[in-house]
Amino acid sequence: MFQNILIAEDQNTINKGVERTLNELDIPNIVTAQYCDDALLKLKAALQVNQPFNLLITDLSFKADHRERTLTSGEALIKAVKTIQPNLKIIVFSVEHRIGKIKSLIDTYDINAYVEKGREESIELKKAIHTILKDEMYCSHSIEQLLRNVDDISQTDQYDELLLQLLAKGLKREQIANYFKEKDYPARSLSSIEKRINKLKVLFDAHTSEQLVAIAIDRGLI
Amino acid sequence: MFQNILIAEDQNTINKGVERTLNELDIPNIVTAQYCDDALLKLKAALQVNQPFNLLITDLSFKADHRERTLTSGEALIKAVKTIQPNLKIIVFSVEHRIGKIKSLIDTYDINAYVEKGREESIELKKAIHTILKDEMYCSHSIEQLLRNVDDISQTDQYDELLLQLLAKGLKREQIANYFKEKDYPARSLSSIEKRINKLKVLFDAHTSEQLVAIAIDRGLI
DNA sequence: TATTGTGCTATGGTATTCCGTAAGGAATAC
DNA sequence: GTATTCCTTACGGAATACCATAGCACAATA
Repeated sequence: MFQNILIAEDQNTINKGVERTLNELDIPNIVTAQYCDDALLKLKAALQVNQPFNLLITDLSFKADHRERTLTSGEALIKAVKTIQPNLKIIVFSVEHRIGKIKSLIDTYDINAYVEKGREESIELKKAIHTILKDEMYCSHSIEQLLRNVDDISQTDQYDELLLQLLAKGLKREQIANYFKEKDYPARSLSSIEKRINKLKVLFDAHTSEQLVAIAIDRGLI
Repeated sequence: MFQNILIAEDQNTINKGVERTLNELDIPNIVTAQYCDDALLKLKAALQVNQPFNLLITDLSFKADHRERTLTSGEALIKAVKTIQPNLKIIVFSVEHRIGKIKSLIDTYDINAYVEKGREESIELKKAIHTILKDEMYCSHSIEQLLRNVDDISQTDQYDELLLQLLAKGLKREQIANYFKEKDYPARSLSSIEKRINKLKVLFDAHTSEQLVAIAIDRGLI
């Protein structure tokens, strides 16, 4: 079983709750951090005294407050962690359900588990820990299903993604075409932009461009 | 001090955390419920055996899952509670920061405290309880400030919200008008729908309806 | 009663989006 | 070398959205 676990989570109450869950697993050393920057400091300090943490459980979103922050998100924290302690096991514990974001976390940072916050989260957290101990990847049931039919997402290339972002930012078709022309991107004519949007609507089964934007946001493409 | 407290909150870990916080206040009887329907049942049962709860701490949003639900939100629960135990003290404990929603909760249901989930939530929860004991209203500091200049917010009513939802669901202007006609809602003509959308675009500073939807999602209106 | 204001609706013109068609060019296949 | 396919672009008509204006009903006010 893991000996030293760090929890990075801004919500005070959740920290207490996760601690209690971990207590049930007889983890001797549980440390919490309410800011990503603090979490990184604690990881570094533990490394220096040669008592590194074995597991990081981190949220993705951390509220801003009066304090100045360098790392503002769980993703930034994970990225930083990978440079100082690449083999640290990581469980992401978040409400995030946009499958695109989750998939990119898994692909980019090779995280060891994704647990979606919800009714059965304590049980899932325990399952995740047991699964990681066997060097396997764990994913919440609800997320697992979504991950299976995520393939269609890769069909949207970076230009499509940019296009969706520009749509969400309030640019009209012609303005988008001009933007693409300025940047010298391919398929920059108004006609092509229209075709792209149409292709995306078919792909995402959207009736209107408003819905297209909504779906893109929901899937974490924006 | 309160003797019997009921916590309605779907997130398992938060339940444990709140329990721990309440333990620090030496509350003898703490009960939790992960569904609004269960919460109401427990309140009723406690009333019947003449050992009513003195305080309800409830979240606002409860995730849907396989289970059939009658009460689907904290607001619905509060409404139901008011009919069976009107003088029960209520603390709303939520991430909700849309000041319009919060103000309407305070105005409509006369809740006793609103604690915003965040870094200092445990401390605020304790403060809220102590304040309520003195028969005063408590509100998180961050919310208090917002409440002062709330006048401009209530401009988006429930119909505007529905309209935005329908837009995000892919309905065209005319379809939305027809929907409003079916439901016998006010301002149901195509012209009025257009005017509403335009008003919202001005209000949210959106250039296109695509951006309007994106902003609405971003602000949690959908 | 007359007046003003407000909310809803209808109408029409303009702009934009939507969608099908087709032409041209580049890469690939035959 | 020619045919085929794919991608890009242009164009035009239809549908929809956008926007300004005006009429109407109703309520509040003088």
